[in-house]
Amino acid sequence: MSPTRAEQAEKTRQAILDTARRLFVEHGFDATSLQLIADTMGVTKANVYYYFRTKIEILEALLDVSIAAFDAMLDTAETIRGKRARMEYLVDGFVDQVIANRAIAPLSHTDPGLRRHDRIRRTLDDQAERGLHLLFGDQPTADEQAAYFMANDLGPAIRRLTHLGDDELRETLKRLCLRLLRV
Amino acid sequence: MSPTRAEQAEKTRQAILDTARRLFVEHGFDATSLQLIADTMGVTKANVYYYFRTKIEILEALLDVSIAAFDAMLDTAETIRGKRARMEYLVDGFVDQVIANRAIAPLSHTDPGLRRHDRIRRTLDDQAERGLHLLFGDQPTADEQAAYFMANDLGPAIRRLTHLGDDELRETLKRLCLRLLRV
DNA sequence: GTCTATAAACGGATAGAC
DNA sequence: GTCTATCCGTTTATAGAC
Repeated sequence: MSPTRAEQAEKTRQAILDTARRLFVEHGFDATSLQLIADTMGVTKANVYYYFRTKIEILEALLDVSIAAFDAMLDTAETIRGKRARMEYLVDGFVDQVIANRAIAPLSHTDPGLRRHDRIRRTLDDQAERGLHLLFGDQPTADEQAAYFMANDLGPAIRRLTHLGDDELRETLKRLCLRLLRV
Repeated sequence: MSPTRAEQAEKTRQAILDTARRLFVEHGFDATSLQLIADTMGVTKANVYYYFRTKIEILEALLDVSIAAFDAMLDTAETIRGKRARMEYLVDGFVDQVIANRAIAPLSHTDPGLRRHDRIRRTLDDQAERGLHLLFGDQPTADEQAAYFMANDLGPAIRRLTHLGDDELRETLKRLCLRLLRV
């Protein structure tokens, strides 16, 4: 039987998100037009606009999941007292979340298109700042800052390791982060 | 006395490069229109086109310097036999070159706008590949690849350490790279 | 819910006057 | 060497029919 309108809506909405995510990662945010998204999934631009009022709204919907996951993780990390244990928890949680959102992970932070939108930029920056202080306290050294902000953006590594399965990638990234952060 | 035409030309050409570099770094390549470059430096778009036939040409002119420097460094590194000595030479040379081109460094690799242009993408990828093999041989492990490609894109660290002087930044980045690459 | 049609602005790029 | 004016394709976004 044919789907109800509500089912059809959910299906189309999800298709937009999936297509947009793939194209954002492949071409970058700025170079992905709504026309390209619509063409790729075989609908019209106007139909995309029925679900999202702007291009940014699509991006925000895509990022919301991983942003929420990261936030929850930071909340838990805050309750851990030992410095070493806290770092291990943060690295584990961070990398787990990256793997869980592997489809969108190659995009984050890196793309200049993201940083031009106040709400997104602020959210990402605030989260990063919070993680930095949880790891290294109120006055992190330059070395600590450098290490942290590199680890915070694993995109370059992920993009080059597409041939690895989730488990192998996870362990590789965890070792990478720990090596980087043990300053 | 007023400048000759040749002097004026050189001055304008340089102003275009300086302005474009600043804007590419700040807004990304895609989001920097020729109109914006022209407006920022107080000339018309047509005048910019008198010096560069396309937007890409401006970018290529900006990258040429650091690409050549990196290439020369790889040539020298190739003559070094000891594995450890070679890595130290590569890290030193790489970071020195990043500092020397600090104004453009926050842009590199990261920007999706760069990677859409075959010539630039191939050049950057070939160089990266060459450095990888010089460091880790023909069959680098996943850990080695991950570490290398992270170190190859120091943009995230540089963007956050603008308050450091050249010398302090250089030493911080060298420590960062060595920690990362000693897999 | 999806479409056609179109508006309004902006993009890269060129012609021709001064 | 720099400008004005313009072309043409593409972009985001909306109105209205089905």
